[in-house]
Amino acid sequence: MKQEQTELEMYIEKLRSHKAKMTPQRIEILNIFLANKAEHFTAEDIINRLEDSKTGQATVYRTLELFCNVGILKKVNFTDDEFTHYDLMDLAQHFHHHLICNSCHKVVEINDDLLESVEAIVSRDYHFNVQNHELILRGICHACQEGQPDE
Amino acid sequence: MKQEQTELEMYIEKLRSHKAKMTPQRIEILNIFLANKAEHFTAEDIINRLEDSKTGQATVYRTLELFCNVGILKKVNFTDDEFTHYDLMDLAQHFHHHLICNSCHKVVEINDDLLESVEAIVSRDYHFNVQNHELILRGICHACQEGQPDE
DNA sequence: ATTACTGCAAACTATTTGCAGCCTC
DNA sequence: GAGGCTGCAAATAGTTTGCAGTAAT
Repeated sequence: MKQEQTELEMYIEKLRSHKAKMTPQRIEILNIFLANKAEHFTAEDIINRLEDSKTGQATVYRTLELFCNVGILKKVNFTDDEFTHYDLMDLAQHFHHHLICNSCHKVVEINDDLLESVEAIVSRDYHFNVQNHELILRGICHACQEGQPDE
Repeated sequence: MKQEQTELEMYIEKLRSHKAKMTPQRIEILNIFLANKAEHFTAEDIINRLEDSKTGQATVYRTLELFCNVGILKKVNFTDDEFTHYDLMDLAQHFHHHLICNSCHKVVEINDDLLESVEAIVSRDYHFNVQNHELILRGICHACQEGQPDE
């Protein structure tokens, strides 16, 4: 009587609830994101990591699109490059925020819910009912401030 | 002895300080943004508005890129569509935030500096020196809550 | 006069799509 | 067994680029 469920299974369940079929290609791509939660892959990144498999690039694009619709991934735009990046959604919590260093360009994720007070203000002053938020803070990270740009 | 300066002149000065030449095409594009401050045009929007002039589309793209480098425009990504949008930077103040309605898709700008406390927390807990920020809040606007989707 | 800017059209490139066959359910 | 999914290759479309002529300083 196991209550437990691997993370992979949780995401698969989410896919099933959207009537999506489970194929080896989809599992493979999902696993790449699960094994690299701090990364923000592009479609091309995924294609490169699948070099050994026979998965076609059209499938990668279609899968990423599917995962976004289902709520497994989220498109993020770090407007510095021209590519669409994908960020794994944590099924349990609010979308996280990003700190981007203008010096070493490292992207750090933070999960604190920093915006509760902001949402309260917007709700009060603009009568806007907030459902989700995206926050990007750009600046200089600790390492770069100390003159030790990330190796 | 006029101290005053039109907004257009202020932006032109900014261009001059970057050694950019002032051409009719650049003034024309700048004026479109100045006359529609609440809009977030795409390159194509601008090209359409220049239909009557002979300005080529390559010039539009090159001009938008220049304006971004100079700090007159800022690329914004409302990840719902595949286009790059450009937002006029207010030369005086911090970059503003966006409220996007998930129902009528209207984009509202707000200028309140809502993030001072957030920046303080990030600075303290992550030793991250914030230089700029981008915040997008998605939800339901007042009109849609009342069942009166935009006009 | 010098040098940057423009317009045209061709080139690029990330992403999408049509279709025949395959695989999951 | 049926319908969604895949792979291939061709198509699409937003953006970039080369170049010769033009215009701003």
